[in-house]
Amino acid sequence: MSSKVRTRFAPSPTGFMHVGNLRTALYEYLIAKSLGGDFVLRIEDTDQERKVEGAVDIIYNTMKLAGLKHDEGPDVGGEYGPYVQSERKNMYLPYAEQLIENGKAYRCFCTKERLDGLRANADDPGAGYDRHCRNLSQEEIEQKLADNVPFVIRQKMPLEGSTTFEDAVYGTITVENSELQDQILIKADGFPTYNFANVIDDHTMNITHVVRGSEYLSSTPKYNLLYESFGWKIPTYVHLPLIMGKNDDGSISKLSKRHGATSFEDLVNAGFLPEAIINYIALLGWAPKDNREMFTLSELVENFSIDGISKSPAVFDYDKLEWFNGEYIKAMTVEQFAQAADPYFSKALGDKNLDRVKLASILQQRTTKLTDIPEKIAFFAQQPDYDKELFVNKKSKTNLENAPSLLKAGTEALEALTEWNHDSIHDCLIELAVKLGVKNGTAMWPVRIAASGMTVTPGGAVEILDILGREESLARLHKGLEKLG
RNA sequence: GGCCCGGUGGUCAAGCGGCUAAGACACCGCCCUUUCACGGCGGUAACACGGGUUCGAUUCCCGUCCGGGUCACCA
Repeated sequence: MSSKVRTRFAPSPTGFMHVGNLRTALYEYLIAKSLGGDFVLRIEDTDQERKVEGAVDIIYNTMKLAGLKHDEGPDVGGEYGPYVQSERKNMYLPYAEQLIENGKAYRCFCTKERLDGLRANADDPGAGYDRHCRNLSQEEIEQKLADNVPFVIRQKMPLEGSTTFEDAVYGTITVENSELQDQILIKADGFPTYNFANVIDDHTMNITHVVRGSEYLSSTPKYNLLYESFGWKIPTYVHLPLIMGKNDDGSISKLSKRHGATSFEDLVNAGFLPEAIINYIALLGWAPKDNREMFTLSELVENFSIDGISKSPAVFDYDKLEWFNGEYIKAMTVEQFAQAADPYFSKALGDKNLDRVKLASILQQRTTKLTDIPEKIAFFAQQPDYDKELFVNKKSKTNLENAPSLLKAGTEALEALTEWNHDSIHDCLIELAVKLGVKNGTAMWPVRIAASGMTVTPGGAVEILDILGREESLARLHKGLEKLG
């Protein structure tokens, strides 16, 4: 019972879900599930000044869309609740006070101004708090308390020695204790800092694997000192390499807004499918034993293992994400694709009534992002004004001399059709090519150009004519004839 | 700046003392083809550098360089 693996995703409600966070959540989920454990969602809202309205809903929504179902959390409950830190507020102070009694922490009455001044006057950019209140006499402390001087509670770091810990991906890491700041545990407003709340919550929620970004690597000793002060078992640490973005000048830095869409929502709005996003980010920093790349979430659970996690930072590659997206789109049934694409069809077509399943069938194989759809099919709704030079195509052996007669023959043949469907149109144009003694492409090119007004179209002449319908098609062909004189 | 971590093609990434150093994306070429795509085939391209250790280093150790992270009453 007590050996059951438990991981937790502990986001702050900031209003959006950065892909780095999402990947952390994914790995936490995968570690828990691949080991038969539980995945917990905890909301870290200890910063009262940064609260964002509706931010928690975005978290729920993202997790749901991504398929990361948590076993415990604010919305589903669980035996370790509450799962929102602000609701746990009064749990933390007693622990901090216990630390004070044990000489592992102390009250600090320094003002924000004094601290700022300290930083401003130091020539060492890494200079921290000067531990001014660390050795206050009992009288001084009581006097200030009596005077109601606001205070924070700081952790009393050892001045000598070093702290070593084991990370499941980075191995053994040692940090000199002298590098450690007397970090704040409880803020003046009574709320715990992230670092303190984390330790208390992870322990009281029985979290066995602490999974987080590698930016926490160097502060982990502080956490461990806290665990040791309480006599608690230190969890297994799994630090993840950061996700980077490529800057315009070629340099890289932590993935952020300027690199493009970086939140899950942005990505979805940019036309990426949740499954593709998950699949891609799973592989950003982790590799399976074999060469496999396509994984559903449950397949990831089956194949995931911590030793496949890499140590070096990975650059987020939109091209590769797009490739994954295209693969997922191609793997859909036409009906599924038609449904996913429907909003984009509407955007391009308005109230123009065309067979959307047929549209979907010509689009599916050539779509990598749903958002690319509208511009590809806009010509169905309204034919663009095109130049007659489009009728010239070397490969199809068409030019301004033969195009008029070719198009005329095609138009007449199509007009004679009694049935208007894919097969009849197809047979009609193929027969025409045979009759004229030209390549299929030569007969088709002028027809497709006249029907679409574009050199590049999804689908060929036959599909376009079929979808456009007899009346509209013939009208467009005649217009093409006029254009050619 | 101190400390921590990292360094295999443009990107992701196998490799864990002996290999012609995988694979994928991107890129280029060819084929297929009624355009574009899809698909198929092929190609260009990498162990940051310098010392060790070893019969032998991409792999182990040290240094250099480069990159990233971290030093908040933010998480």
